[in-house]
Amino acid sequence: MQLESLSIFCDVVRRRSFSQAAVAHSVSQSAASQAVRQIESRLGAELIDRSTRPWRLTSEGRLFFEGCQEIVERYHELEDAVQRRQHPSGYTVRVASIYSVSLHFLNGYVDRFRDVVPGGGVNIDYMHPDEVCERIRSDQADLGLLSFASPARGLTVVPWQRQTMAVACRPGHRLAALRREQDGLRPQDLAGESFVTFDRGLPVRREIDRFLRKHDVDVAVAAEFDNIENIKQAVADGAGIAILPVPTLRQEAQRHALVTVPFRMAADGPPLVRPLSIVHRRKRRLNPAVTGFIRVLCTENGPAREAS
Amino acid sequence: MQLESLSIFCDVVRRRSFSQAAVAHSVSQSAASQAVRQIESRLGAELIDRSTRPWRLTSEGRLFFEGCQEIVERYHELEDAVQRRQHPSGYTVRVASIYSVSLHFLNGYVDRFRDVVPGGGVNIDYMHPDEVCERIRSDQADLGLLSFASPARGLTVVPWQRQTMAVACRPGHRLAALRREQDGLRPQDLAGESFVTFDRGLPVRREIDRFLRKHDVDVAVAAEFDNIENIKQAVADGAGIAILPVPTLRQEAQRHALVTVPFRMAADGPPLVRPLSIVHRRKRRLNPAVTGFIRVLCTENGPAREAS
DNA sequence: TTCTTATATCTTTTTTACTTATGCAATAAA
DNA sequence: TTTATTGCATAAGTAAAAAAGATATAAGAA
Repeated sequence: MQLESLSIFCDVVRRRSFSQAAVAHSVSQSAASQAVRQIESRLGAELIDRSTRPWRLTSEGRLFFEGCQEIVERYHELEDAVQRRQHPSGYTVRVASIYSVSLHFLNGYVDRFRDVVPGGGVNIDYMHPDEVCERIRSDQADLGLLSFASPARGLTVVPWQRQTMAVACRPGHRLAALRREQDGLRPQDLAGESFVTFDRGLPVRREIDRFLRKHDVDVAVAAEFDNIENIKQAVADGAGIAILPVPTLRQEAQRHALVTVPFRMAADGPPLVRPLSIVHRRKRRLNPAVTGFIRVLCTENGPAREAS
Repeated sequence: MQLESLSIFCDVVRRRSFSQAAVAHSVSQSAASQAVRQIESRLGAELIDRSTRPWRLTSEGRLFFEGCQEIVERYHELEDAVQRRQHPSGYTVRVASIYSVSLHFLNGYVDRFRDVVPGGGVNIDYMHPDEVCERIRSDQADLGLLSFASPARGLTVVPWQRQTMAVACRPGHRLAALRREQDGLRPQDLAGESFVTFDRGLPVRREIDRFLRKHDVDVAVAAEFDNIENIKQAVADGAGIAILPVPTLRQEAQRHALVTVPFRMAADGPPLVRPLSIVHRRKRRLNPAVTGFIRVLCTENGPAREAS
């Protein structure tokens, strides 16, 4: 019998819903249904009477639920106890991040984490996206921060933030004026502009190209880089304009090195966003400190957090 | 995390042996080794230090073992509690058996079972081997009694008895005289005899044929049947001799309808035996009464029990 | 040394679990 | 009534995991 199935059953009972429990365990509704069915078949007893709407626990179901809850809880406590024995003096969460998630952006989270998890520490290393995955896989890092993460073998992907993207240009640029207009600029305004963008092959590049194509906009690609810093530098040097995630432009916008011009929030298709995700090893007990850090990261009122 | 894996881990610790724990859980040694490794990998902690001989529990291992034991035990109690709630007034074990496991043979077990499990009952139905499997699969029976059971999809096979086989012939037959000789008869003594045997395709027939071939003995097959009763009748009617499990000849031997002539217990190869097995549905919680009956069946001093 | 016992590891096969798509029944709305 | 909608079940296909079987290795016994 799978402990995860027992946990799902408990959640189904608590929430009075298969679908909600499925979401909570990040599996499909079908999987939740099958998990409970499997328990019932193994037990040879009906736990949930589905013949009535809404369904009800049978008396066996109630009995089993009570016991299950405690067993699942005890097991998690046991795992935590083993973790604590391994790292008696607290634990430093090893985070591997892509370059463009700025340290400043994370500092607020780190501070809050230190408040929440006593004895916890965070160590952040910046590197290439591929290396982030590699570090997670090889257990050299506990957590990875990635953009456009695709569900990869052995990795769990937790959606984290959706950074809206905007046009970046030099202060003197003709598009800079559009910043004042309350509606922001339309994709069509970019037509024919000299454009600095990401390397072909990067997911973010594909996303930008798809966006431009959808709005029938042609730009003149002047330069391609594999990281945001180089693109910003090129734009500041007058090589053209770029489309970049807003939070990554904060510093340059503050010292007026670059101007951020948002797109108009219109009904003409979804806005351009860069999804950031937290990834960690799958099927693996996470250190309590690590889960703590994830919880802090996913808490709503983080710094510069944008609603999805 | 699989509860069965936790249980295996506990058993490994208790028995201080992967192999023995594997046998106890009727899985391969490899599976036991992998189960423990899997726990360790999910936990991210080494539970067993294998660098020393004999291996030792790590301190995390000891902690985890203590907790695991209790969790596994609690879960089993919980399952039992659900079972008891379903069948508050005891339970009748439904046994599906092949014809040749005589009722007389089972009665002793049934009586002992009633002593051991209060409120327990046993219901035995006799049928064709294929139907035994079918009844188990379709949950019309809790236990099946089979000979030459092969590991089949969805069924667990528990070895039960090994019935030695002997030659059966009419009292006047020339081989009947050999019964007096203390050594019993040799396979070669059967050469050229008129032989009544099982249908081709039955495992027991293949076993007998292999035995005769190994000893270079040719017999003249006079008749073939798909069940023991017909064979005994044919032998009694003078159709020839047969090789049958000794316990199935008890009645006929008592009233001198047939004579049982054992093979000599020699070093020329293993004796001919008919393995009887208990089968039940796999991956399924067995009713406490059912496990009780299995325990009784497998208790050493059963009636007419032969050592393996 | 050579056996035997005990565990690990590699490979192949079997089993399992999950997802997507669809179906179906009960409620809610038109 | 008919028509949506919601909530769960079921089927089929697929990907991942587990198990067995075979082989390797290591330690202790004969």
